[in-house]
Amino acid sequence: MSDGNTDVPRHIVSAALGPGLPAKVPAGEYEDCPVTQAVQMLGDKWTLLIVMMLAERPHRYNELRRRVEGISQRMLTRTLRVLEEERIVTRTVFPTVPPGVEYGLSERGRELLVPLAGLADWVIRGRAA
Amino acid sequence: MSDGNTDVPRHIVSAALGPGLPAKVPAGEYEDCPVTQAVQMLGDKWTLLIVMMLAERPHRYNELRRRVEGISQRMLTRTLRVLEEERIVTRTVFPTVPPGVEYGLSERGRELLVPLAGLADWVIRGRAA
DNA sequence: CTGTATCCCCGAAGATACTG
DNA sequence: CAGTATCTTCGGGGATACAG
Repeated sequence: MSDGNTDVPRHIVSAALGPGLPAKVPAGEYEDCPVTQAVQMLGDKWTLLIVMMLAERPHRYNELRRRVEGISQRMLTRTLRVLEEERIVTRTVFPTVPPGVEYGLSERGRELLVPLAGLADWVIRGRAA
Repeated sequence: MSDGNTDVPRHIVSAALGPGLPAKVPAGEYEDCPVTQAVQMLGDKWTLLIVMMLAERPHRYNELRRRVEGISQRMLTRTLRVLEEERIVTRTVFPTVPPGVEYGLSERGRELLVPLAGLADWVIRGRAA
């Protein structure tokens, strides 16, 4: 691993990297684990797909809406907001009229593609059975 | 990536590795993407925690039940069954009386820890803000 | 000890209508 | 165009009882 255990408390990741989990895992502590939060964010219904589309190129709001078949306006907005809060996507407003909004991957978002590709690799290797 | 695009159809991963997604993503095709399925499996309420516990050492059924605070019998069994079907965990029955069952990570399961550690690394780097 | 079977609840996600 | 507001629906997950 790049730089040994930073101060990530007693989180899930510790089992993969270091000493381990407590004898009894309090529900709250587990839910606070940032790795848990990451996979749960990526594991919801639309997040990964949207990240991958933005990995291709930036998209306008309605462009995403048309391309992601079946997503509701509500969920598209909500998903983008979460990704924005996590600093994975950037939101750029063009002060035209009517206004245009472009979503794209941030640097942190592009870095996310690396572990994601690692996961994809694991999936592909697993297909051999 | 290790060996170029295998025959993974037009799946999500393609955006990270190669040419890209269709102009309009049919909902069904997206749900069939194995990477999507992987993150969605890991992103449910208990899976990651259980994988991490089994990464430490094998556990008996009730041992897990006690250690994973708040999990219901139903969900523990269900989670383990899915992981077993995915060949991530192994299930070993000891024909004692009463019977004992031990769960552990398979080879494929241990390989999963690598991309997971990569994800953890990304999370840790992201804390710098 | 290691489960399966039922029933129930609540929150995530969809549908629809409206707005700057 | 890019959203917000409200209502509804659906299924993931909890509780409980029972079984091999």
